[in-house]
Amino acid sequence: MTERSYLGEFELMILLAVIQLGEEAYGVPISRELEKHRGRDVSVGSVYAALERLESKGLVSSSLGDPTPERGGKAKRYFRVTKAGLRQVHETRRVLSKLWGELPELKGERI
Amino acid sequence: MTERSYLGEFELMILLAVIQLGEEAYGVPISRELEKHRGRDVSVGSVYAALERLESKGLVSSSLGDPTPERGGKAKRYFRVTKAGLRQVHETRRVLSKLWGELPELKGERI
DNA sequence: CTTAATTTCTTCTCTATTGTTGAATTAATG
DNA sequence: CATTAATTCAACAATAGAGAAGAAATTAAG
Repeated sequence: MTERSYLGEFELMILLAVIQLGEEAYGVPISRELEKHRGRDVSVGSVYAALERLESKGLVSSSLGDPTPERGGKAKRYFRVTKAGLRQVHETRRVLSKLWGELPELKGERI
Repeated sequence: MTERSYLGEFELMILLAVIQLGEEAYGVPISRELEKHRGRDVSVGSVYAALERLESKGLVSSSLGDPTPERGGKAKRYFRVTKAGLRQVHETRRVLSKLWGELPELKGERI
């Protein structure tokens, strides 16, 4: 299949969540962040699956952190957005902006 | 699958194209409109498939027009966005707006 | 005329990618 | 060893996409 020129909504949300969380961007907080925005449960499994895909497409990278000194403190896998990922975010914004901007019915509202 | 609270990118683009095209919203112009925004080919097949999904979700409705007196003037199937569809578009915009608005790195840029 | 080619538009079929859930696994601490 | 925080896995459902086939109308050839 041809390469997409934009991000799907779910992947876009994940990229934005990773950017926003900065140093604390790992699986669990990322899915919490998504839940906050979507107003319903987001299973961690789906988040990890999407992160895998994003990593294989070079839009995020990951590294294992040290275990934290708390019970159940398994090492976390931290994610960060790559340059290519950031480019994609901007490109997606550009496309959506253009689409919305051209709609007479919706003019005046700014995203 | 659980009902999504947002639109996929492709379906969103189609809804916006349908709104924009108004009285001329049928398969072929819709896919042309998408091509314009995405800058590459969009197969009509995928557009119809998405329109089917949108209709079964009640976000668009369709009706058969009369054949036009021109070569190949087969009856067209016109689409229009339903109230629910319009609600979805607004909801999607709201969510994306919120996501982008909260990003420090991207502030200052307006979509 | 009537049959074939052409045009426009819709439908079908098949494949790939994305999204989801729920359970299983791993690795740490008490 | 029980508990907890985290990640990974496996199976599946929905969405996205390409391309070929089908249908209905007009135009043109004989």
